[in-house]
Amino acid sequence: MSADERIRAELIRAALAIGAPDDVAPVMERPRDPAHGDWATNLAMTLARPLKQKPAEIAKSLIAALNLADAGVAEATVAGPGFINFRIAAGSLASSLAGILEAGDRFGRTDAGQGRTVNVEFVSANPTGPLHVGHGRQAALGDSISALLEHTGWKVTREFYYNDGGVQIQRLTDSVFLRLVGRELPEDAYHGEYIKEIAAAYLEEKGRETAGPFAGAPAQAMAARLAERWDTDEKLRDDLRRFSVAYLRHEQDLDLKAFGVSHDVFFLESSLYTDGKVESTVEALKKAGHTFELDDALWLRTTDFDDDKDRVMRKRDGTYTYFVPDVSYHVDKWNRGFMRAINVQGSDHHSTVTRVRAGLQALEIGIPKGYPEYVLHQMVTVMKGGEEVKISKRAGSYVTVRDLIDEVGRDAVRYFFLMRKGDSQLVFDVDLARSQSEENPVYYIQMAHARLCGIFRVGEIDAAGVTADGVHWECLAEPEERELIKALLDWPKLVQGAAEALEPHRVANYLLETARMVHTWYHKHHVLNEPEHIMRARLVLAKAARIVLVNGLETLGISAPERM
RNA sequence: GCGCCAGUAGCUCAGUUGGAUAGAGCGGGAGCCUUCUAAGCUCCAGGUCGGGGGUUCGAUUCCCUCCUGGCGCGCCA
Repeated sequence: MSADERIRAELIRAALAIGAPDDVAPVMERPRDPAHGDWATNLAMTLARPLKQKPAEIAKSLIAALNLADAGVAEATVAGPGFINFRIAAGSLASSLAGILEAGDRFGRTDAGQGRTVNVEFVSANPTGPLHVGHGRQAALGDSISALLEHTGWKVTREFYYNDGGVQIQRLTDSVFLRLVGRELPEDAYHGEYIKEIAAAYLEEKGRETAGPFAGAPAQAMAARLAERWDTDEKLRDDLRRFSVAYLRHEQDLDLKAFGVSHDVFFLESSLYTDGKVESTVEALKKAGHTFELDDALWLRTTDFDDDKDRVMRKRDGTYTYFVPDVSYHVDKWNRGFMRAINVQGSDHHSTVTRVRAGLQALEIGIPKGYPEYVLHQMVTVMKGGEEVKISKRAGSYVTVRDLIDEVGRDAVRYFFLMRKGDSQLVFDVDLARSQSEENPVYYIQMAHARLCGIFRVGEIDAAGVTADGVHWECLAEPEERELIKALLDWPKLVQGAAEALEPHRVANYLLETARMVHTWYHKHHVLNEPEHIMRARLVLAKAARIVLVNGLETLGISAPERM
């Protein structure tokens, strides 16, 4: 049991002894100011009303009733409006480090999720171009949220959904065709350089073919043949469409690979149609009685489920609106056994939330009301040289993930996307991310880790041999050591909180603060060339700090280099 | 007009689900290298927490209202 849990148990016992209600639930918290001790509780203030006494008096009675020594408390004092502050004995505090060493790379992991399944869908870009900064933020968020859930005992499936149908694919195919034959592109076509790359790659592949419409044609003539047949040859159009989509999917795979992100499942929207799942979802919705026909269209009465107006499912032209396959897709997730589904998307998609949930509710098949969950993030602005960057050479109209990774490196891109809460707008400062100095938070954290490794390296000490056995814990009594130890011990709760809230930025901030404590401690106190018992104790602290930094960086998908 | 999100130091942002004197980085000012990485450390300055009400022992946090910004509001995806 950790120190705060022991104190809490003691508090409950003492509170009952002085006549508190049976459901007394003291809240333990870390005082912001270290001068206020290591732990504090507001118990006396919450008891003021039921006991009809002043908080300060209750606090005094509580302290008198507490068995402090049993809980490892050196001192308990009343402060402020009625807080009780506890100071943990130095040895007692430091001895908790043994637990960190013992757990090692499992420190901070819990089984709160009990192995239940959760599907995390992220990126889900249309295969119509390279991944842009928004996808980058999604990739970083989705992958980190997945890692956090895994750390807290969930069985995670990372999923990518391809919208591989619809008008955007048509537009892509047309754009490639127009580039191929050298015609003018209309305003609403895709204008990026990558369209030319696809066109060139297509010609190259066709040039190697010994059969088909292009067989034997010299390079010059191929475009002409294509142009001739384009309007009449559906197979040819289909061929170019397939090629273009495959090309871009491959490009996106490379983008994700460069970012160190991998998905377990790639789900194609088109499969929902070919497998008849869209049709069966529509039938099920009709059967459940929440649909109606109006103006030659089929509607879903989403207003039965908190929407502000009803939505069209099947248009006059007989095709479905986009949210129908979306509902069908989430039914599929549910049927695949995912009790939770989390979708990471840009906030410009937030209007779909109500609709998809309404569709799932309308089926009345026991899907929970909040299914799926959404993590929506705001826009990303890329700044360079003090100015907003809007144009990429490759993509034309936006900045790509690859541009950023090439420029500042994978770790920095990951950190910068994760350092801010998702629902605040993000300014990506390329110059800062690039700088390999103290200003750059990701280098700052990695440097803290590298320095800890340096101690073992220089001292020629095998870290694996450093254990908690026989360590003089009372040696770790310097203020910088106490603060660092407390921060390290907070890690499991932090992971748990970040995972529950689906907020990786908490980890990013925590690591920055912890790294700062490591640097401060490192600067002020030496490990090597100190008396044996001090060195041993500090080696344990260094090892514990290293474990926490490594585990933390892992949940962000950032490397922890041993030297820099 | 309606909905969602945001508004905290000059700038970029945290704020542990309602706690004590609101924090950090950058920027500004002053210092620190014979010792495990100066890719670092220490100190100083800087605030009507967008405005106004309310809820209570206590509000940056919860509720109401107004102001400002972003994103949505299609038989587009």
